[in-house]
Amino acid sequence: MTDAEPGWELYRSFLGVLKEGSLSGAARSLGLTQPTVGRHVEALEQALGLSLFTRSQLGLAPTEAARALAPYAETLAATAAALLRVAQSQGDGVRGTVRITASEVIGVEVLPPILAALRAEHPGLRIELALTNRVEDLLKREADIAVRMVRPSQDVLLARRVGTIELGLHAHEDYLGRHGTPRSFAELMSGHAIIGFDRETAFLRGLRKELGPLRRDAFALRADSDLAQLAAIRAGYGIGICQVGLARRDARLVRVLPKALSLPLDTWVAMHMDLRDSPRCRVAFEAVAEGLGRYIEGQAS
Amino acid sequence: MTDAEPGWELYRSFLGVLKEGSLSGAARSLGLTQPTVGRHVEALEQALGLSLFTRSQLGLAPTEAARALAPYAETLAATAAALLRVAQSQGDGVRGTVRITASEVIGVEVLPPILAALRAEHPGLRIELALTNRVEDLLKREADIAVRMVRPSQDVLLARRVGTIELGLHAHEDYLGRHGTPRSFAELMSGHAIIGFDRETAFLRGLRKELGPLRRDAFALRADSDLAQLAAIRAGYGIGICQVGLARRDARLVRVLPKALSLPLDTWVAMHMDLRDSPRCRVAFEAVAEGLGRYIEGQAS
DNA sequence: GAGCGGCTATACGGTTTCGTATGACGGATG
DNA sequence: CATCCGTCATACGAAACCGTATAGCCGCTC
Repeated sequence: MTDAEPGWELYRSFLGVLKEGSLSGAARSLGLTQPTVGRHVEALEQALGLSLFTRSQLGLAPTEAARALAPYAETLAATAAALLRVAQSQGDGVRGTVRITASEVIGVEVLPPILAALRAEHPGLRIELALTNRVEDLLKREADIAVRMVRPSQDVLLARRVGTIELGLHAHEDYLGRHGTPRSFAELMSGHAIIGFDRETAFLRGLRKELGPLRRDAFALRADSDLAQLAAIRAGYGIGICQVGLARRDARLVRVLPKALSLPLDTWVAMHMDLRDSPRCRVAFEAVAEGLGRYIEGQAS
Repeated sequence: MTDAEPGWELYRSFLGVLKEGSLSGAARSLGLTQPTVGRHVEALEQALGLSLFTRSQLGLAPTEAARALAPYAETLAATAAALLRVAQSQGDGVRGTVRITASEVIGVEVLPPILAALRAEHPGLRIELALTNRVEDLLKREADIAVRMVRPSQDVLLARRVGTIELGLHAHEDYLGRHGTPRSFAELMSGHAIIGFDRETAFLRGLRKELGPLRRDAFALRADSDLAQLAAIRAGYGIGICQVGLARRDARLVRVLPKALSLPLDTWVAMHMDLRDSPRCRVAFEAVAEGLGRYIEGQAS
């Protein structure tokens, strides 16, 4: 076990290997070469006195120790990226990059016009969209601004409630024309093509009671992607769950059994307190919050 | 503005210069040489497209941009240090380094026997004590365990209330023998040597009402160090504020005007949730919490 | 089973980076 | 005013680092 602190560069290679699963892959993504990355990992292992990967011809598998260190290395990467964003935004005016995280549906269906207007007003602004249902950690600086469906509990976060997004069952009128409109939950469950999820996520587990009999084996189309589910509804595949506000935009999409299934989701926009005085983040926060507010108002009408 | 992401190594040098105020000083603390650190700073400035320091013969002064980037660089350093602690603790049993932050008084007067017993039970354990009144950020991994006088509000923190530490006015019996024991606040304020703070900290501002007329210009000895104040009380310099439990240990220390001034401070031990499953942190957390609990019980008797 | 594409490991030459040595400059001290 | 100690800047040789090239191994495919 060498006492010398390993160079911080080594963590980049470590993280690359962790993500890619091979020295060669990491080298490609890092813009290095395979021998270099191999040397880095070797040096890191020696500096830490640990075995980080089990070598094999088809790649490197992380050891338990490597998995324990992974979150810290990820924090390093996220912090370095955040530092770069701050550096780019130095200077007068609203400029630099803002990294926004949101769900796929919000990011694809709702945010684009909001961000387009924002960008038009501030040409110096660049947006990074991280679309994932995984809650990226604002504390870890994985994003500057987050759109969330749960109330942010960290009090170092600046959070604003923008309203309630309602989820409901919808179908295309073509589908309903062919198969009829179910008038009860029982009708829905028998003889209708239900669009639902594939794997059960933590979010869905929380809604298990509300969803009732809408379990995995009842679905005629299973897709984890909310976007795919939405597209299936629009294509007339069957009946599925989507945001009421989105369905309203297409007159041919009809809400089904509104009283039987209604999932109101409180929606929040959050930002780290430290970014309060950052022009780029303040402006983006306001734009996103206001834009989402308008979207939600439109849904209610 | 070069687009290439700067090497993470550069941030170490950047941080070193920021802390030391000069290339030479940073080089000394980093185990490098002055030209190397200079090159690093230069490279970082070019990569970021920013001017980070204003050069002069007596050192480098950080620019506004550098100050904006500083907290991120500090997070990088704290995370790298935390990663090393985790790496060292890999393997079976309770081993590795635990970094504990506490106030100076707690760290000097209360923690040592607790930590000694802990260490005796777990020889593989090493302790890092960060004694500061500044609340080191557990979220930023600046420490593994924190002893605090305020309720931790972050819900990613595992916090346990260990009781209430009481602060009161105390003096050495020698002093009281010479100057008499004040029987009222008015007597205390006129003709007594009061030991107090020098600069007003955020903590003290919060206590302004409780402290009443105990303002800066009323003090016959001003010291920001709580340890120095305690030492002055013990030396018979005058009357000052210290923990009741500490004064109890020395029979010659007498509490003064207990009804006029009593500051009960809720005391907490906190740890990041992620460290819950870390043997070294679990053990240290329990030991510190239990040890502080015993100390507080003794104070109450 | 031969061939192909993926991976790791190793050897070698070039480039980058580092450290040493030195010069120049400014403030504090006598 | 001269001296000394601190700082940064620059030049040069050495050491460390990286990339290229190659060998070896495995799994998949035709």
